Amino acid sequence: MVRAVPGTHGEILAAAARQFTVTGYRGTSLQDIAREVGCSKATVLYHFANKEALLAELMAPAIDVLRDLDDRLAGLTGAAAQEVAAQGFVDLAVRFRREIAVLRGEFPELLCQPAFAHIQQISDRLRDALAGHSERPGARIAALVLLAGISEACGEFADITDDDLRSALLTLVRRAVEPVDAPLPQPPTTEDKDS
Amino acid sequence: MVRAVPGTHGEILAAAARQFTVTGYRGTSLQDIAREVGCSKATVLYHFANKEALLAELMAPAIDVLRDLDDRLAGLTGAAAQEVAAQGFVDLAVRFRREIAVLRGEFPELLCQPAFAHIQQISDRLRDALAGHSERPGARIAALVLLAGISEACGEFADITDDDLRSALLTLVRRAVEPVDAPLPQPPTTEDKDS
DNA sequence: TCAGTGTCTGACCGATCGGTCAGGCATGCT
DNA sequence: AGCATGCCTGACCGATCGGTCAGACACTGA
Repeated sequence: MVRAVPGTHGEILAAAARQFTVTGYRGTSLQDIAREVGCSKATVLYHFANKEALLAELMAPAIDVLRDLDDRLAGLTGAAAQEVAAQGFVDLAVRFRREIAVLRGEFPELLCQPAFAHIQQISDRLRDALAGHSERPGARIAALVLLAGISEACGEFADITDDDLRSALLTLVRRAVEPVDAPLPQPPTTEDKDS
Repeated sequence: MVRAVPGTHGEILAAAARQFTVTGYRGTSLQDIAREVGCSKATVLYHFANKEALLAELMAPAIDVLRDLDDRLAGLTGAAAQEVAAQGFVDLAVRFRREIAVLRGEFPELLCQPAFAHIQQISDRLRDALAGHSERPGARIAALVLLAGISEACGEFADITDDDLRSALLTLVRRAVEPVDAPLPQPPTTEDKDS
């Protein structure tokens, strides 16, 4: 969420979040943001070094959580990795659905920016985990479709509560993911998903 | 330097398709396209009324198939609609994966253009059909995630054949879609694309 | 030979973009 | 009073965008 900071800095951030979710990052000009806040474009650039810095500050909380999920996935394999990836990503997507909607479709271009240097690798690892680290095309395809689809879609259900959306998405992922047929190399430390 | 080739129109179209898939519609300038073709920007605008017309001609075949699918869905309900929607959309997504990749993320903005006026309604009906015309949030969410995810992802599997991608996606959709509890009113009499 | 036609181009246009800069204004400290 | 600091602004910049236009060039049929 956009932190509710009083003052111009927070107002700019909030306005940018609103505009970005409607017209996208590229489709929103600094002029647009300034107009909504009621200040000049120069004021926006006084509070933020440039447009990219504005986006980076907006996305920082979501990126932190994504990095945390990546850490938790390290070393996990098979069904355990699948379950952690599913729960972690669904939770992240629901909590930060507005922030994710900002990136709608502009992910590839935005990933080139320095502030988002490692996101691509993290999301690749996330996709691999969701596929149970399987090389089967079906597993890879399902994982990518789910990640992309959830990212794309979760911003469109503003009328659904976080809890409802989370449980619906988690149900969907568990049903859609290709099960890992290979037995777990190590017993899962967390609770099994069907016991 | 200037090649009086009668195929310039097609060359421009092909170059535009390549550029759009790499950098998107908005991210590709007429200058970029002209440079790849080896002509001037004015030549591009001699063959196409404007940038939008270029995109429209590029997308026309895919849109025709989408419209055809929409016609076939008219009147169908429940599981029959689900199955036709699933097969039809997966087939469309695979066959036109390059064209769909062009729209990557720019769908909302592009839908505002006159050439794509009815696409939004068609895709809404497609989503409803895939949800089995159910009002349950879970069904609506699953349908949207699948449609968005397939659209987003199908362009990224250039190394997978059409047949393999199609069967993998169809398996995924059938597994992921919420089943309609109402019995089939009729066995699916799916007559495929008529020639 | 010449007018007509289709193809193509450089020069140019207004609009908009992200970003810079010098300076105005209020406030508060010394 | 004098000065520093933080916040804000209008004016401006170079770059790039989609699009226009008059005219150059090659080819054609009469």
